Amino acid sequence: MAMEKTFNASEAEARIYEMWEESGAFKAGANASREETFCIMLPPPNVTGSLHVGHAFNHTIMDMLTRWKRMQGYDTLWQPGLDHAGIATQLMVEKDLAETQQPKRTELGREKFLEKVWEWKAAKGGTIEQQARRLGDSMDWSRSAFTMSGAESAPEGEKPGNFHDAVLKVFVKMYNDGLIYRGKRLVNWDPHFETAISDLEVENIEVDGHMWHFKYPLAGGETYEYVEKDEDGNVTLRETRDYISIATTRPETMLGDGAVAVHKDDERYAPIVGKLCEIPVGPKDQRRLIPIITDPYPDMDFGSGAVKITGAHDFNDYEVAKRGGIPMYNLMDTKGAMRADGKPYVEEAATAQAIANGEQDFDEAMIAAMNMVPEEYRGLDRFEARKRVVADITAEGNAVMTTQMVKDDEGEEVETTVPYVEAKKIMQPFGDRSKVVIEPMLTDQWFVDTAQIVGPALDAVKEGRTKIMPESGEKVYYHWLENIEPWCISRQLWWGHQIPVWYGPSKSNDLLLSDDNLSELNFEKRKAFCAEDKAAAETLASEYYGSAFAVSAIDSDSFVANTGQRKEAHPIGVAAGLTGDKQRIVISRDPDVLDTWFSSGLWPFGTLGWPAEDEAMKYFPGDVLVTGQDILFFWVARMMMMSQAVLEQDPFHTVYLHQLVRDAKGEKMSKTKGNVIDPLDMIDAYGADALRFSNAQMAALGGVLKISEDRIKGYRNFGTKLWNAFSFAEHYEIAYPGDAVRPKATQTLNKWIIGETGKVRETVDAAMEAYRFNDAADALYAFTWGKVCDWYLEFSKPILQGDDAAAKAETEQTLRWVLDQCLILLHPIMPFITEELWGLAANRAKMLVHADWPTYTASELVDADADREMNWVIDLIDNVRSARAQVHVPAGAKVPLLVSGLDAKGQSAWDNNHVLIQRLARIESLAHVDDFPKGCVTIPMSGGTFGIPLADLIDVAEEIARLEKTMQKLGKELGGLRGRLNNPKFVASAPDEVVAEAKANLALRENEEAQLKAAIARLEEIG
RNA sequence: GGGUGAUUAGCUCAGUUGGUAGAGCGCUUCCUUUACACGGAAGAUGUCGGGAGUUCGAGCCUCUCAUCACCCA
Repeated sequence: MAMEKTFNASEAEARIYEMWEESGAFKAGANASREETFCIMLPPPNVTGSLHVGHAFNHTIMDMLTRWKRMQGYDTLWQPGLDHAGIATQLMVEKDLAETQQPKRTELGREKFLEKVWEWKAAKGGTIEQQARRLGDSMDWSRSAFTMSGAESAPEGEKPGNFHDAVLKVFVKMYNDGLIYRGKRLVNWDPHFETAISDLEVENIEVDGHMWHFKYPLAGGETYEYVEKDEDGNVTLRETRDYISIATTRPETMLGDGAVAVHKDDERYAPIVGKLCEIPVGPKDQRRLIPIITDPYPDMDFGSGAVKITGAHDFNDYEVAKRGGIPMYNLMDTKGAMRADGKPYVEEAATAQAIANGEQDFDEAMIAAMNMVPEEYRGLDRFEARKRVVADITAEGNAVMTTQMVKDDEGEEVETTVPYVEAKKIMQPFGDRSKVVIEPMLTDQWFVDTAQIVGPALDAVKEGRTKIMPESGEKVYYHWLENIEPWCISRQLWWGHQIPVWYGPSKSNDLLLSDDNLSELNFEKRKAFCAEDKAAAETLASEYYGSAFAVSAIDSDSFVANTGQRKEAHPIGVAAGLTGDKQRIVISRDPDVLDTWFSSGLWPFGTLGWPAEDEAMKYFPGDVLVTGQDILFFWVARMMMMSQAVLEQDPFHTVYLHQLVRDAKGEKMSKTKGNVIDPLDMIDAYGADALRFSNAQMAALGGVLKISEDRIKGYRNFGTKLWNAFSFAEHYEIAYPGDAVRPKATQTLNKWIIGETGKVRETVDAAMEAYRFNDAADALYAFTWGKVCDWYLEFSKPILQGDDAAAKAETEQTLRWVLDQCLILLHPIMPFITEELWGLAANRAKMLVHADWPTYTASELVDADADREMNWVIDLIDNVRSARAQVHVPAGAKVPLLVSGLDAKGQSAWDNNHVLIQRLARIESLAHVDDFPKGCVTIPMSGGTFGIPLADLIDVAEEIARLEKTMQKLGKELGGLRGRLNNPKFVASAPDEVVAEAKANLALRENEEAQLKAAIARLEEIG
């Protein structure tokens, strides 16, 4: 059957992929011939995800590595899987419910909603795994993992798995080891999803904002001399003030102020430090007074230098408030509206005043319960409240005023006073999923005490156990880990791993309870029981309360309350006994789920069956992690911390980081810009191999990744070139004896290409080992196209068409072998077309995907004489062609060639290869002459000078110009060489081989120069 | 404001311990020659962002300035 004209990618790729998958070619351990394992964990895409160029890029890298190692006989696993992606998935399903007019999440309730999520996952999740197959990914699909597998909510029929076990086991272990705790801290709160989110899920975006300036009047109408000075100490302003001026971008938070802070060195405010001032908002009769304190935080040169401290709604203020013991009043509910719960404002304000005056003790819980929002603002959205607060303060005359020129009714410019409001760019935090403004909120959350587990993860990199590539990633890694914050791991969502903690009442002493000392139970203060399941939690609780009571653990569904406070776990309590006559203590489960990244942090071993004993654990620790540098902190650092915390091992020895994939102009791809390149479109148009080759080629370490359709197209052409090399073989009816064997070559030509193959194999392996995939791709491109196709195939033609049967047989065998090597070496990058071409031969021992990767070396295969000779031949052909073109010899015309002073080596090179030279340079004959005739094109070569007599054809002036141009180039080079060699310091200080090389080079160039000079002289005689 | 990286041919980018610059695409000219026009042959284009320093020698090392990008505040 004759080969098609080109490779039909769309037809062949599907067929070949199916062949691989059905034969189990990608299964863990397939083709293994040695003990060593090689394992890559796929960064699990979101279950909601679809394949984009970033995936296409890093999948190419991972697949190249995996296929390469598999061909080398390693026990290989590329582990696939999906991430349940808490927020993203919950959002997607909620949207879906809305679009299909189904009840909302909150109407469904937790259990029903989770059923919907699983249904959605079964129907629509994981399309990315199908798309990945189109790229040719050689993952072991039979092992595909899911970060929620084995969860209580998973329905029947869901693929089995035990990732949930791993998550719970790790949580309980870390809890018991004191690495996880619950506490009230300021966290990033997403008012849309009504959940805490991590620092990393917040995007800070610069937006247009305003800076308002307000007067906080001093208590009791007190006054002070306010003095401003310039840099030289000259007084620029002096006035008597009865207020302190405060600048803020968030006036609505004034209601929760606990203090005003100034810098201790700020002389302007020194007279009033320690006094009280009034928050100028809220009912006039209950204005709260707050202290003026000093703190290092305020910047004297920014705004007025005085800062209001709202500990519950700003991260900087939070630190100040903690330092100063300032109460932090939470003003907002979970939706970001002003709180509407609690006691009337009059009462709350009175309590707050007592606290500010130091007349009343307070604790965290008490402050949390207080609602400092006056009735007129309660229930308002935070942005509406802002407008109202600004309007109210301004109306009352407490806005700082400034002058401005405006046009009056007659169009005259007049000066008028207006409130001082600066229009200003401010950095505002947005939720990366919800796109709403994030509110710092003081809530109870679970945290991993990262400071305790960060050490081994830092050491892994510092001590070189884990290498980050490119190296610049290491600095970034250190910087982040050395300044790591506690990791908030609880999320107020439903889709995720529910926190395995149950709460019950605490006891006021250590004694076990008996049924008559129930009063020892404190329902206000909760006792947490952390266990892997309900039964274990009950056991823990029984041990705590004593055998006089039965304990029953329940799930708690939504935790109502619009208090602005984190929803409380309830109910807890004592119920009439159902079993015998014992009373029951009810403990209920924490409703929150874990941050998605908590479970993905366990990916390196959770996918391998852990905590069960599983043979697959032999693949842990894995080898290389390939991922975008944007998730270095999100995920990579956490895997490293968690692997150490749980298994005391590093999860991998190398981290390969790459940048975001951009469009050809280097811009981020976005739907709004319309510059999104869909990798599947590229595959449809040019085939997966072309896309993969393009990916490999742009994979320079640390490089910017710009994907360009032209480039992909170019590599499609490369595939066609390779294809045509095989149709060349078919055309010459070269037999294909199954796996080609390397011949013991006698022909210079064959020796040469075999040596070149040895060189490229070494280059490719070295590049792959160094993760320099672009070098591997470039080397293979240059070899296949530039050496094999451009020269070897052309050179082989005369032999293949000739009469020397032995030479012909040897060349055929060499050609087959060389082409096979191209297929093997290119296979990790271009798996489809190479497998297809491999299949042209019957009687293959194995599919190409399992073919043996070669180990021959350049030193084994390179024949120095053959190498020199063929390069001389190529050089001569190049020179003749170039000369011909420049003096306009018709391309088809055959010309005679003259040579003068040819040495023995040159003669032998000519004799061995004249057929090739004559064919490729279109030479009719060679004649030895002592002197070139007039009107002759000169070609200087090492070992002799060649000439083409063109008496009538030649344009003397043009030929002189050509030679002089060559002379110029040569002159530049000679100048450099002579300059260096004449410099005694160079000869003295440069390494010997560099000097020797320069000398040899100089001799060569001088020889050329002499030939050229002679040629020009001859021409000038005619001219 | 802090950090990281970039600045090399018209475009997109390589350039591994410092030894005198490369690829692909594009462009110009020629060629439909029995593997391939998704091809072949030939060719042009670079004070390697500016400046200074170290060195016999700098695209590469050091300092500085400029512009851009990304990450973190």
